[in-house]
Amino acid sequence: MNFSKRQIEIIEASKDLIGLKGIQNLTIRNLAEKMSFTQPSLYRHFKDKTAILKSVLLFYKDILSKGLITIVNSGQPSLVKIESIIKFQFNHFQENPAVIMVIFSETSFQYNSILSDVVAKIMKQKNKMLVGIIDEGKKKGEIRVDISSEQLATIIMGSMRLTVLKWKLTDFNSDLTNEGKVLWNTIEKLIKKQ
Amino acid sequence: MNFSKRQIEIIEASKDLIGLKGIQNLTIRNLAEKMSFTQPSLYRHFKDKTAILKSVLLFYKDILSKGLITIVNSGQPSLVKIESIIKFQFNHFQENPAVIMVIFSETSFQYNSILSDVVAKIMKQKNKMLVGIIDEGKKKGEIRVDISSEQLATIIMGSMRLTVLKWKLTDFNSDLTNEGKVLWNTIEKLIKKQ
DNA sequence: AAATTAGGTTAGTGTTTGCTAACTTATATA
DNA sequence: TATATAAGTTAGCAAACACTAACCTAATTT
Repeated sequence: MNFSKRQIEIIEASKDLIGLKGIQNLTIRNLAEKMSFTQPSLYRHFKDKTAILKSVLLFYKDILSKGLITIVNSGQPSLVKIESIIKFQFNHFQENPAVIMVIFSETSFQYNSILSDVVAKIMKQKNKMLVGIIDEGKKKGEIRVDISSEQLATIIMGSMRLTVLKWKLTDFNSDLTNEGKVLWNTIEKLIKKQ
Repeated sequence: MNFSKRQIEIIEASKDLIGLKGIQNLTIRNLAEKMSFTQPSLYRHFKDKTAILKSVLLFYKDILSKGLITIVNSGQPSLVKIESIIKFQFNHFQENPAVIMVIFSETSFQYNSILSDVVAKIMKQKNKMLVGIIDEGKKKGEIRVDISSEQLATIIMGSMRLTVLKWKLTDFNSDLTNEGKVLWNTIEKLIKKQ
């Protein structure tokens, strides 16, 4: 997870290629072209193509994780934490649409066990974090207790993902930040203790 | 949308290939091999590879649509309709896991405008149907009216999709039918009018 | 000063990709 | 009965794929 400057350049170029035309646009040829050097040079920095893709996933997972951990440790009420998570993620996507192509690529990695393992890990980690926040919120009396935390996490993550997917399917034309606000209004009404 | 027997065989073989190793496993070579004839034969039945993929999408969309339309026109209470939709879809996926690989492939079609159009259409159609049911449920006093139907549809579809995705990421090992029951319990609590 | 290393290059490998031309043959139609 | 037509075949195309060997050169280390 310690990348050289060159490796980070390659990771960012990879992200841009994926963001432009999806995962199948990430080829050694395209990548070398984008980096303005020849294909064999890439193999000075990464073992093979799978290593590049894995690094792309881990790199952007790490950026998101850092933001999320800050929120988790913020000491705010649980409902505020969840609101912050939605806003933080949607802002991040709005500013950097290519990243969501990487995120959604997870559904296409079944053929490569190295990558699908990474993806499954990322999702589990996020889920665990969210369940933790919800549990906390239940204890503090902020969140309804008649539905399991796992199910509430599924509702929240699922609706977030679908909102982002819809935004992607409209070619990123709608205002995702605003969609996030609307979604938060909905989620708050659904999960807060009356 | 009128497919010959041979075309349907090819569509089903395509589904199996995608179900086995994802969309990138659908190659002309693999398909011809699976069909036990030579590659050029495929071009007697479909113009090109895109036409095959498009047909796969439309074919399974059609099967799902027919089931859903029956539910929509059933005259049952709206909440029962939504419950039936979840059960019907999850049952269908449980019995035919390969189909969900096709469904989730939608996120990988950005590079091909023909296919991404098909996918966007399918999603819009499902969304419209669900919003219709929710509107109806509101009028009949079954469903809470303090949240827009669009938002409720996002919650329902999003959590369904994520539940299926999680099932896929555990290599189809959990009991999706049961997950569907649990999810319905959650959704009912969340959306029904008190 | 000599040797190693990092990071480029050119040239090329074998494989896979989607697809086509040209030929054959059995069946259905005129 | 003659003739289309549908649906298969063999052979092969150009392009793209990931990747490697061998070489060069500038900077760093010994």
